[in-house]
Amino acid sequence: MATNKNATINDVAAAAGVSRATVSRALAGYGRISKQTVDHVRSVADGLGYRPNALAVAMRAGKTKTIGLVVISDFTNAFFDRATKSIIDRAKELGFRVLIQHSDEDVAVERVAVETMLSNQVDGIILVPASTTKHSHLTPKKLGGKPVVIIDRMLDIQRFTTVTTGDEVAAKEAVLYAGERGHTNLGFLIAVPGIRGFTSTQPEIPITSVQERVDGFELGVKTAKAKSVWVYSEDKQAIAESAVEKLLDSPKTPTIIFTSNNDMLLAVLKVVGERGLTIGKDISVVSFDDSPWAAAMVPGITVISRPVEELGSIAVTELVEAIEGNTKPKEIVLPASLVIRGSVAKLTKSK
Amino acid sequence: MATNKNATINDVAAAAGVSRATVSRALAGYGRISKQTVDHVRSVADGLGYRPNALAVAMRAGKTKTIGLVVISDFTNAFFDRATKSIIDRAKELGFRVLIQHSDEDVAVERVAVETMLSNQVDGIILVPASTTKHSHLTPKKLGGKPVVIIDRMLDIQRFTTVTTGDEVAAKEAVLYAGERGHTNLGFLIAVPGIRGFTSTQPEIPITSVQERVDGFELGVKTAKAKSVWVYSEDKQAIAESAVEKLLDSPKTPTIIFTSNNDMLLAVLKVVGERGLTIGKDISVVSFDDSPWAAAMVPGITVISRPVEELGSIAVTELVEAIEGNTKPKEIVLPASLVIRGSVAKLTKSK
DNA sequence: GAGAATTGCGAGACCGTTCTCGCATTCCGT
DNA sequence: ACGGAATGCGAGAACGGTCTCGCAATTCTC
Repeated sequence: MATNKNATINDVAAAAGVSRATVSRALAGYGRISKQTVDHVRSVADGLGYRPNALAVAMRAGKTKTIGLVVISDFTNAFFDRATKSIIDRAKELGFRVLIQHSDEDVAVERVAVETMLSNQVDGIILVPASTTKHSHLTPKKLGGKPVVIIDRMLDIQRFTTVTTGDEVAAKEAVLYAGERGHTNLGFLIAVPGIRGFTSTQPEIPITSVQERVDGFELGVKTAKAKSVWVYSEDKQAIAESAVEKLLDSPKTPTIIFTSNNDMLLAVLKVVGERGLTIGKDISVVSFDDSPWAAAMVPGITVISRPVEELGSIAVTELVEAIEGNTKPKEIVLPASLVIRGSVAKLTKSK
Repeated sequence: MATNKNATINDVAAAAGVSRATVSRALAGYGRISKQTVDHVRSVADGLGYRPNALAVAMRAGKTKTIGLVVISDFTNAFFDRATKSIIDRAKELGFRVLIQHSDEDVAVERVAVETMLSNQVDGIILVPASTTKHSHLTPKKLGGKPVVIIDRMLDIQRFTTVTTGDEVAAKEAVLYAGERGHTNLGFLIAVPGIRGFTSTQPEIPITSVQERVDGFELGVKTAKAKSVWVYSEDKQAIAESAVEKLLDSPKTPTIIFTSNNDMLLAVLKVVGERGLTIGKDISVVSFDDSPWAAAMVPGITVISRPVEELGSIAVTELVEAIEGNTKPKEIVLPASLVIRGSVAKLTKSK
């Protein structure tokens, strides 16, 4: 059983009794060529099951019709799985393939991921940067002029088009909503990449999107003149759970907990459930990022929903535009919105 | 601002004052070459930021170090996101990249996805087939001798290595466990791709893994001598919810509902919650496939957990083995296991 | 019916690598 | 000091396409 190779253009040319150039013309439909030849070559090619070698085409053309996606974290994250899917789908619509790598929130990994993509000659890169400040691997020279679109967060330079969501406004809105429902003791559980354990003093936040959420929450607290307790946690289930314990055991127990992402929400769900508290009654919760689970639970979790699919789709569109013509960097901010379900109790009197 | 291209081997050769062959030798470290030349070329290459064009390398070598992954459905599915991640990670370990396409459970889409991968010269393909019987695009000829590993389900031919999980055994085990806890009226909610709406008479099931689950459930019912109600549903949230309603409203109301996947579980959660029933008390539930959410809820959902990461990892390992040496097809079956949490009530007397 | 215009197709360069082959040059032994 | 072996490196082919150029044959024009 020999490993039969696929037919090449030479095989087709030989079988059809014409030159390679003629096969190319016939199949691509350009240049001067007679209709009969086209038909003949087409049928021969079909017979041989000929498909052009995309590598050879790409090499000749100097473009691969492939975009690289470097994403932190994995698909188990409710945000990135949706973003990834929308990016792949939109890319497909525009005739592009997608090469995916994870950086695991590590700049060093991100760096080699980007280099791998470049050596694979991707036409452009969509990147969720692991760090706001460390981007020495993203100089125009290293990128060989290939365009990059940054999503979800921002860098401290404005060389690239960025697509983010307006988390600050939405975070504030969520806090105000809680205020309207009578909550005055607010708890916040913020996941901060890079830290170990958890702390109640605000650590350095390496990611603009998280910073925005914190800012928005703080703004809301100030506007509503509420009291607040904060815990900043490592992004690990067990640690987040301890962080929730701490939040619940703090002197002025919050009646509501805001979380900065779904993983934190999970920790809240677990601890709160184990303590026999009922969401939306004994304790309230609002989380960033929607998910099918948050919607299916009863009561449904009130979330700050970001237009993730739109974000991914726009990122691809912008990137392809940059690939095909020269465009200048823009900053696109998509609105996030509060999806009200049943996880925020209406408090009648003061507690 | 000119679009500066990346340095090629010719640039390095020119800058170093040697031939391309020497650069290649110096960088790859083979053949006869003096140590000084190696050092010199290396430093010149570094200075220019030279990275070999992976396309050219692949073309020359006849292999791309890339594997194609064709997966049905999207990442929002709790199984496929985990599988995808483990596949990417294992591939990276073995020095392979991954190209991803979705088939959306559609054979026609799967066909073009496979063709795209082949024209991109992937070294092998991991495939979740949309259909058990329709695989005319997977003949050795069309594949050009490239190896394929089938995961999650099986085909009706044994030409490929398959990696699946022992769902039948685990499904039966789950039913027996429910029997031990006193459940005698069992409800089953099975997602069947390709059907419209829902039905209580068993439709044709196009996927072996789902068939296995049904078989296992049935075996359990028979062994436990329990009564059972079945609903087969389209894989859509709204429809699944109606299916759950029907299940709950059937004459002999089940005390427990088994679902064939996470999406169905979501529908159960929603409807049951809206009716004010408490999981693990008023109604019990067991679902296929574990997820962080199922674990974090209180009570935790008892699930039939499949070793998804292992499955993905093994699939890659097998594929790479097939790529590098010739191996013959095997059938690998990984055990699924019941993870007992709190969603199955212990019934004391008969109801 | 002769020159011009048009048509159809093949030859060959090129994209960026790797790798075989062969040619100088140096090294060694006697 | 001379022949053979070893060493270092360059020339050039090959991978599978695309595309420009030019040549021959056909058609057009008056």
